[in-house]
Amino acid sequence: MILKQKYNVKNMNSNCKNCLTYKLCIFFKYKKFITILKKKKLVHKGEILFRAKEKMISLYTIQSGTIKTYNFTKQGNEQIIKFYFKGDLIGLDSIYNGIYSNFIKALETSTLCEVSLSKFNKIIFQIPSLGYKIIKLMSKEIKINLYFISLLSRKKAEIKLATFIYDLSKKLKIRGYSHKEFFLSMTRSDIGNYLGITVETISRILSKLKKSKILIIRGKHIIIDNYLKLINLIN
Amino acid sequence: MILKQKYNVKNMNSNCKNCLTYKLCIFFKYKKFITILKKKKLVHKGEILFRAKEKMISLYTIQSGTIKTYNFTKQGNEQIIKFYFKGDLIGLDSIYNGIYSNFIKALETSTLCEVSLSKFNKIIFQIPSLGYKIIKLMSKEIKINLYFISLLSRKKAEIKLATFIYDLSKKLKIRGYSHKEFFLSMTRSDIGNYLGITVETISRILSKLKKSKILIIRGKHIIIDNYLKLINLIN
DNA sequence: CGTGCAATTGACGTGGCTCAAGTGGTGTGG
DNA sequence: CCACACCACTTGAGCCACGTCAATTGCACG
Repeated sequence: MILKQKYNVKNMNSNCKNCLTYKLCIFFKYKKFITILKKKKLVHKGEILFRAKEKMISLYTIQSGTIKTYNFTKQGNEQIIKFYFKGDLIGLDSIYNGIYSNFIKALETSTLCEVSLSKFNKIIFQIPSLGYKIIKLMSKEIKINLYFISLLSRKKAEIKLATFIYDLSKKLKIRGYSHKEFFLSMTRSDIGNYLGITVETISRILSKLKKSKILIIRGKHIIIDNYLKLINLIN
Repeated sequence: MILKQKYNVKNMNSNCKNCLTYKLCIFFKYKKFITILKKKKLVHKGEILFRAKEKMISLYTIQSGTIKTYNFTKQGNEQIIKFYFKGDLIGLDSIYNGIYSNFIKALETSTLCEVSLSKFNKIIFQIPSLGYKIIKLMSKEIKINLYFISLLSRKKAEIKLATFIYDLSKKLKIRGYSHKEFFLSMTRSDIGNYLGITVETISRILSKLKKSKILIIRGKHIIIDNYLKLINLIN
């Protein structure tokens, strides 16, 4: 995501004090917990971290980069489940049975913090306030998912795509990036797959948003030129 | 849901031993917790329990009946978020901020168990194993929501509706009802709204499934006549 | 600088939406 | 208990947004 960053592997250690993402990290306040965080993991673009049905060893928080999860339909078509960005926790949907539900792949070079599931499961019993924090986090996750469900059942492709861009913009802002200018880390095909729209339609709608001066688009580089118009479109 | 039941208000008390739904109840094992369960609440068809943006006082588990949550789009159209059945916990998406995200309405006469949110928040700190159980429950909820998201972004209306019916059938089975024969507690309009399909299309697809002898339909009474064909259709 | 995938654009077909008319089922009041 | 009203549901006709197929262009990476 965003203006290409340099990934300095040497700086990667388990010392959360040096972590650029600590503000987004749910675990940061819990010193006891921090000790169970493993060294950061570097994954390259296109690398598959895990496959569906594999045993889940760890939860991961994203320190930088973008990750997607996906699965395959019975016809063998890829079906994207969700995109994850800096600060997001991957694996919440697998805690209950300890098995990855989906394939997990890096969309760009990314760094992750590893949280051993078995240790996580133990520490929940030792630090109730952390458990409560996780419950709140998951509650918010559920709300966001329900909101997304209601987006998908709205009909117009244009609204879905505009909302996707708007939501992405909000996410980036929270993460300290510009919300008006950013790089898409996923392909248009990925976006379409995620939203249930074909690539061609995605492309056509983007051209339309360009023509109507809502967006300035150059490949994966997006500038939201008219934020108000974008918001009005969604509503 | 299912063959019309008689609701005996006299039998409603907080003694979980008499509860017909105890097998589905996450709290049942926790005696300390059971003491904070309030008396059961009876809600009538069409009754609105809570409105979006209201302060959340309690979580609710459904002892019988069906509940829907919904909200309004900026154009003032109702947008259904989710249906809840016997055993489901309502309000998971609101724990994090204590505010109802959506409107909550009974689709038929239903009985609920009330779980005070403030007491819930306290007891989580006292019983870590309950906290963990909630985490697992929420994890599964997240997985189910993600699965539903991937359903909605698949394109064919027929597949969406068939999957809806199949999922409902599975749910009913888990809850001890027949999975081959049941009553829909929601209108076709509700189903369409939920799946992002118009009523007319829902109606047409149902007629088609009837003609192809997969379903036997008489109003809200559904019989799955050919389970295999239904499953094949979905895949 | 070439290879291969990503993205765009056009032409065309169709699934599902819209509009409209009619049927059925249920609850209410006379 | 019937008559009426009201809403849920069904079915048909026509249209349009979006999918499909195909041809090009653009862009990143070795």
